[in-house]
Amino acid sequence: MAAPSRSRAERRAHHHDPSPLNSTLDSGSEREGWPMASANSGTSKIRVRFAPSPTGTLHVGGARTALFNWLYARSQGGTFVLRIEDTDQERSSEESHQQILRSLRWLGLDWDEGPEVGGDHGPYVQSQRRARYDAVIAELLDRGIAYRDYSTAEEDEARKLRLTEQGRLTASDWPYRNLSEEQRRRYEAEGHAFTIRIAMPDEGHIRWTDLVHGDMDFDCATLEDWIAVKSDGFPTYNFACVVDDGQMEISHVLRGDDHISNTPRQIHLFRELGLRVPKFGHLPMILGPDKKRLSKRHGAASVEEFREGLWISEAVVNYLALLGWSPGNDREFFTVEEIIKRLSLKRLNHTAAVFDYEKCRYLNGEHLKQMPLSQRVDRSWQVLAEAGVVEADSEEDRERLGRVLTLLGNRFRHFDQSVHHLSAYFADDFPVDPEGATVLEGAGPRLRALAERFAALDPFDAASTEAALRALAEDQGEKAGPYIHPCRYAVTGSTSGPSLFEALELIGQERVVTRLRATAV
RNA sequence: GGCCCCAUCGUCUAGUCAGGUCAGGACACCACCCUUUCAAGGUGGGUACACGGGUUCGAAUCCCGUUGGGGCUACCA
Repeated sequence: MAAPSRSRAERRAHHHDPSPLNSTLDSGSEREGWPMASANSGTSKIRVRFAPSPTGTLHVGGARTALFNWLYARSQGGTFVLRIEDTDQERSSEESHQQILRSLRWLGLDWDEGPEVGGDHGPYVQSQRRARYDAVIAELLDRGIAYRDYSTAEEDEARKLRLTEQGRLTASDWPYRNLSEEQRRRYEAEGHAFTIRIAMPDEGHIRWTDLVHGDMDFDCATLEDWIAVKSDGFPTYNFACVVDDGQMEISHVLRGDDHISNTPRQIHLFRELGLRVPKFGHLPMILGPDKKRLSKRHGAASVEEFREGLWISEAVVNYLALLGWSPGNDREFFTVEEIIKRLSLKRLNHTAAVFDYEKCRYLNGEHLKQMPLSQRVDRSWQVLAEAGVVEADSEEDRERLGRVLTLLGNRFRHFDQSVHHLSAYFADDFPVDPEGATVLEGAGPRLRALAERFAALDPFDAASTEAALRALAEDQGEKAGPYIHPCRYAVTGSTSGPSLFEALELIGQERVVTRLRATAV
């Protein structure tokens, strides 16, 4: 009989109760947020890990998981471990491995132990830890906790069918659990392929207090025997993960919601292995606009795309943090240091969240505003150079770029706007908005006259150009508008932008006059 | 099918644990002001407690149920 499941609120109310399963890790200081190592009798250190599988790019969801583990380690003076889970020989690739490291570094998430930095618990790539898994599985086999399963594909199929039809499996569905030595030898002799399964208890419950969800309770009768070693000899995720978390002395496992149902299986193994069971915290998923789990088809779903898309990594980190955690007040702009300082376990969200590019972009603009001008100049100059808009760097150009950026102000919110917003100030080949051409209708004579007045100016600056333009309009008995708008379009290629006269000064007399004459033809 | 997670504006959320501003902020949107354009800024606006019961003087908040969304149920992780 299943124990009555407690309501959500009731579980939350018991959020601080020590769980009998992992009482060694209870700190008693969660009321303040993240458990403090110092309150933990001084013996257990905070060790967290991020364990991606190198089967693709670092996904936004993975990045968020990595971020929270990193933030937790940094806020507690703990250790952040990076472990590569490449037990899927088919899908894992070295390229993906490298790309994940690059993405993490770009986000600023440095690891204390892991690939390329080493550590006392290595190696940190699972394919290099085979000997450890083999040793552990040998022991489990020996103790009868694990067993060789010689099921054929047909038997697996049939069992799957029974599971769907009956809702659950019973001991009789695991015919290889208690094979006699003689039978085992026969299968062996006949060279049957086998997997190794972990036998789960037929009854009882596995419970833990989740750092995010509160008390969790799984009825063992609903837990099938699971595969720990595939027929190719490689461990499965659930198995390698437990062995490694144990050997690497991981104290807290913060991962996605999708791992909740793996947790009871893993806890069972931790206990059978006599390992300290880490604390678990399951973060909600990140969704696309259609409320489905975020993926490539939703557009920029990988960190690489943000890096290549010239986003400010701190803004992405800021946004990702807000997607899994709330400061509890109205603040939304945070530097990484501020998040480390404020992050609280109690304020982790438990609801899946839709990734909103608009808001992320807004935050990018906010972070860009905070960036020192010299840095903004560096980055946008680099973008312009890579786009071939500018070539040789000069003090004068950099100084001018700084003035342009300042003039642009809030109009410039993202470095991907560099070519669009800055080209007209530095090159004669700049983007022109074809739809804006209507402002040119009948403006030829005005532009021609304007060009002549501007050509005669000395000095040529915001004040003199404005005076000249307004004088010309008045001479012709016209308003300034019909001069201003065509002029802006002719000189910058756009009908929008900063104050025209400031822009004219920065673009320079020669270019302005040339462009006016060329357009007036 | 079984097990599990989740549920406040379009989106992210505060408020839920200790019932009592008929719900606050942000992004997005609309209007107005400002204005040489576009932004920015200022002002104002609309939009939410999934549904049904119950407990209570009082429910977004507690309880039960329903519905909806998601996850796992892989020799993926």
